[in-house]
Amino acid sequence: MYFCVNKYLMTRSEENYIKTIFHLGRKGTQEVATNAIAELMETKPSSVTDMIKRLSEKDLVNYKRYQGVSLTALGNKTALGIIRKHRLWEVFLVEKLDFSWDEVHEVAEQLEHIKSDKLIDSLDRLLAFPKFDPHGDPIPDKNGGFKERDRELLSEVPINTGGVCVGVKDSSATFLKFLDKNGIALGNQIKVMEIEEFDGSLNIEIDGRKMQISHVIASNLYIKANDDI
Amino acid sequence: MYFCVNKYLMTRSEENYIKTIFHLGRKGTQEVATNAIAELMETKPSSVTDMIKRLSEKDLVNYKRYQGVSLTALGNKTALGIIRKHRLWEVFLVEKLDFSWDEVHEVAEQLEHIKSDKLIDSLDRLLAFPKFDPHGDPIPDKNGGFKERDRELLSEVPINTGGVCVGVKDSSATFLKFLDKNGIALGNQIKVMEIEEFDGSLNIEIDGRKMQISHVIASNLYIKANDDI
DNA sequence: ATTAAAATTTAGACAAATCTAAAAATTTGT
DNA sequence: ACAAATTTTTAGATTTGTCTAAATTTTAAT
Repeated sequence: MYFCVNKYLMTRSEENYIKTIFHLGRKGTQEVATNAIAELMETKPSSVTDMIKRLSEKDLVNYKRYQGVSLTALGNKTALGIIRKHRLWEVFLVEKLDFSWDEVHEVAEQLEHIKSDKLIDSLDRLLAFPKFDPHGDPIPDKNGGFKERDRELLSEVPINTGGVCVGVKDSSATFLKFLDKNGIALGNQIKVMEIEEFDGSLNIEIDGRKMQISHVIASNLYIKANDDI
Repeated sequence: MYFCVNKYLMTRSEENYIKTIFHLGRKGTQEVATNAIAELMETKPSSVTDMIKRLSEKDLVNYKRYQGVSLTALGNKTALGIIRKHRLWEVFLVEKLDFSWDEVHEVAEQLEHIKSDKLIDSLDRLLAFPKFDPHGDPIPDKNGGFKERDRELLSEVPINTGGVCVGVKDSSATFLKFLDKNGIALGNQIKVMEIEEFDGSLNIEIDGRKMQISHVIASNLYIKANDDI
């Protein structure tokens, strides 16, 4: 354990590994597998092992050979810092530079590594302290705190349920462009009218307009149920 | 000569060398010395030689052993692209995020390496296509074109000459903070009242206020002479 | 409980970017 | 013009992050 493990001393590559381990750790709560990291980062398992050892030296991850890896408290805090930056930059790109939501990821992947506390806190202020990014994901605050929004996958709600579209699960450019093409955006009112038994596709009403979407689409859209008592 | 030397394939380090060679090449018009590059980049001459060879391979610089180095047309264009990004980000930091002019450089050094044409062109638009950065240096346009502003060092103008302060030669944080402390900023009206023969210090009138500045200060301030006919 | 399959790690190599120390070329001083 | 000083380059080593191929450990199957 180093005396002063400073986020300003982390390399871009180390930050990317920490971020990936964070995201994989969210899903299953247990240890993250070497292969899973390699696959997501499009690298080789042997490279992952090498890096994990280095991160372990810096007390950013817990690691026992063959047993997978998990973030330490320090690693978790670091990850949240990177995610905060990534998502704030995404908001900036959409709100201030008129990027569409399918264009932001690539650039934010670069911007998230810029090191300056003053920069990111000023950006936060410029954007009026947004709580969610353009895909509906929560933005951690300065101290890494964030609350997962109360939301459900559209594919999981019963017939006749309505709500506001608040996020996407898959935020790939392909999916986001599909949503644009079909006039689906965050903020839309969506109501499930019917669920087709054969293939699980849904008839929905979206901002008054009727349309049919596949089960795959529905299982990648989050809605927040209306508070109709 | 490669078929497709793309700026998106340049490493951060390569970009920094190109930028340094550009800046050094401005002063004297002849070839840039290995040692000069090493000194400015705080690296060793042997490292510079190594990198110059790589840049030469990529047709970014002209290089003959022991003869110094100069940018090719491609290298020049590349340098202007990086400088454009650096200066636009500086304007952004000052105008939108309330950075002071002595704080921008360090962060802009990082931001200048972000690769996205759409990003930089949108930023340009957001800032209303500024022509000069916060230190008064010109911002190249999309195609690398820029015009050096008509200006003179305050230390070079005769007594009774007046003009607007339009830039600084030394843009180190130390100097910029000194200017802040003494209420000197771009846009101020400055008139040379008297030049002390003994040490070259100047009595000036700045926005109506009288003050004395050393020759060193005067030789780092640019003014644009008033068009008084 | 063994064995086969899958996952993970080790060993050794490589490219980028840097360094030190030594050699080579150029410039300068007299 | 020639020796001395300076500048530049080469040679060889180092660090980071990656790779391939082989070895090891864990997991799964019969």
